[in-house]
Amino acid sequence: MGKAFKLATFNCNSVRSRMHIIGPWLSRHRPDALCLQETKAKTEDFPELLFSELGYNVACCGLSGHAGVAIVSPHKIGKVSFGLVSEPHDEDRLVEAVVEGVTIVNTYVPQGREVEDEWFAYKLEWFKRLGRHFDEKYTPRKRLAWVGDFNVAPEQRDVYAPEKLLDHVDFHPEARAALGRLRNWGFVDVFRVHNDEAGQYSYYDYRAKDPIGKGTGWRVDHIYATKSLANKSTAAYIDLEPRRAEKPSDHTFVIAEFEL
DNA sequence: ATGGTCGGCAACCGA
Repeated sequence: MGKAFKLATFNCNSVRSRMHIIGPWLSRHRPDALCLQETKAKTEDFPELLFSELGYNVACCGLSGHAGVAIVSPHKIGKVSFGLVSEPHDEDRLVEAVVEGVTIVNTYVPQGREVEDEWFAYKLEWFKRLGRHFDEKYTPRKRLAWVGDFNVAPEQRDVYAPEKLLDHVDFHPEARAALGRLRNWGFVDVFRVHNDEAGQYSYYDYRAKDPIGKGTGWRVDHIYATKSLANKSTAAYIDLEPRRAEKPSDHTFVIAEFEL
């Protein structure tokens, strides 16, 4: 029997306005690492004290009121670094660190706006540059977790209407192919090791009415792991609590458990 | 079929 390791990810859409969800959730679930995206707080404005009161250390980067990423952990957060190795670094979209011997890369992949928009090209390029980032820093044999808001639903069963969403930047064939190339670098979708069903979503648009009831969701938040780490996973699941909470969030928690 | 809601930040833009 190894050492239990619980890893979670949450696009919080402003960490400061989501502490009513994050605080109690950390106390109840006590993950070994929680990766946050869209913290929407400059580094100096991150509510680090609220996390330290819960016994959590913080590694975060925010450059403005948009994007922003963080890793929080009750353990030592080692070898912290921000941004892609190539320019533009986008330090507020990638934080990586080592926690309990596991290397964690937490990304908030650019959403891309519209397929015709130059930002969609930027998104595809971002995946390519992330591939080079992995090439330069790691090997697929390493115990590595890549987690976060990838802004891509990989498969048909990961969106509510695959036929009609092909032109959406989060389900466009080119976006899925870009993610697929990275998966082929050496990652396993840990959620799919433990769950086969369609309709397991990590994101529901604020603007839709009764999206959970209607099932109009997307699975765009992911926990990927190299084989050596994925082999040690014992469970993976989505926790819808943030979407059901008072003052809800549009994304949910995605959690994976390991026995290291 | 279009528009729907949030958060940051103080007018809209981005998701």
